Amino acid sequence: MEALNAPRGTQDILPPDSALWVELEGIIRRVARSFVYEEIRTPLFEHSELFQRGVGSLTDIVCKEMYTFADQGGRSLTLRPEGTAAVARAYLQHNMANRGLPQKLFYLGPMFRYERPQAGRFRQHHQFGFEVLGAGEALVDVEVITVAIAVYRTLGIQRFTVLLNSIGCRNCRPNYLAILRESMTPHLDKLCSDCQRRHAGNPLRLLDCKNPSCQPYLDQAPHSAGNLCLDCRSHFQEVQRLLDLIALPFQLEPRLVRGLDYYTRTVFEVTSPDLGAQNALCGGGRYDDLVATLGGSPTPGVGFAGGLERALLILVGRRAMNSTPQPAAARPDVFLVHLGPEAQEKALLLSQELRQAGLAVDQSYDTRSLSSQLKIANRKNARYTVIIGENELRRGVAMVREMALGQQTEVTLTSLLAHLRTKG
RNA sequence: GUGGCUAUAGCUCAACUGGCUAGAGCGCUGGACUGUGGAUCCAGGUGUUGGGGGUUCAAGUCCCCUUAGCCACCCCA
Repeated sequence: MEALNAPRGTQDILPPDSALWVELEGIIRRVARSFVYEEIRTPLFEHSELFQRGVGSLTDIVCKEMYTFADQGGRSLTLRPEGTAAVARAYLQHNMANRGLPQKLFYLGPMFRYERPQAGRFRQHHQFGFEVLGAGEALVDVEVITVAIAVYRTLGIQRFTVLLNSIGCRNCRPNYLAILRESMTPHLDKLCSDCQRRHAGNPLRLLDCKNPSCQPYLDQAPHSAGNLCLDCRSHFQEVQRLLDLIALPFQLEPRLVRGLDYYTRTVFEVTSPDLGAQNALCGGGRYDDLVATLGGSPTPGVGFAGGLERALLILVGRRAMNSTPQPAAARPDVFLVHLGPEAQEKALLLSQELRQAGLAVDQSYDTRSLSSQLKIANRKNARYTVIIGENELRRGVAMVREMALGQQTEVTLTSLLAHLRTKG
């Protein structure tokens, strides 16, 4: 029988690393609270159609990276590759607009994409995301970007760049796409095969091409931000003005288009030079047509999602450099050592009582020698070891050993809790 | 989906151009210490050398296939 490993592109998060994840998740929740976003949890799988309609059936994510399967009832389901479509779906399904607008929501959890694993890229990875539904103001775009930055600043990540662009709306984009397509038509035979395909189907993605031989032509391509309608232009200008107002540096990136079809107007990414080839810490933008695409009434939306693994990659790298210690493993306040069957029973009763009082209590489970039980207490880094032997039991006392000092005192069982408490 | 590099004990790594029973440190378990941890000493490894096939008198070492990891393309978080 061959041993089974975790599937390709997935990973086990073991202690003590799991403590780091809890810490990171805590920071995200704290930022959410400070900006007053509420948590939403949606299923890990959805009807495949949600992503086809929401994310776009021509996108790489949908057409070649989804984990899609038929369930026993013949439904086509897909492990969620991203979070925004499901949030929009839930917003619509539960008429969340009735709670008042805008709805400010955040989520945290695993996403699934069938991709070749690489530095900072996995088949199951974890994202946190913030979404605002029902508000179209530029102020909200700026708040969402600020939330992302707040998370990274709280984590102590200093080196990052905010990339910003606007890709227009349903009114002005068709016009821009026509201009873009036309500008590239003379060079079509010199562009790569991907670009030729994009030229026909999804010209916006032309700007995303990294093929060196295409760059000379794409560099001359007209910019979306230069071909916006009046409303989109003033929205984009307002976003930039407000970012300047709060002194948040950003870089205009005319070639930033993002790989999901639901975006309109503002798109942004935060990248880090400390990441490697997959350098996006988070990405997002406005999606004013998404809810309508899913069958709801027109509802503006804006949000972003960031990768937990990538944030962690920078965090652990930085901590290694500063030789910051790993978060301490779960540490018992009290470790109970017992000698003999009666002492074992007393230890069981005592552990209940001490835990009831809020102490972290661990104990030995077998009847090994005092020496080896103390070794366990030591390895677990217990603050106090409470030793109950038959002698102590007869006299109604226990030995309380303060491990760091190697000192122990005799305490009556009735005053044990009070004694441990005064020691803090 | 494409390419490059890699795979030896739980971890980090040895093993001359193919050659004896594949070793070391750390960790882990037990003991010395039958009621006192950390230090010290001693003992403890059936590792399918990732898996499969091939070449050879002989393969951890060479060849092929495969799986996985890392890195890059692509795309993104």
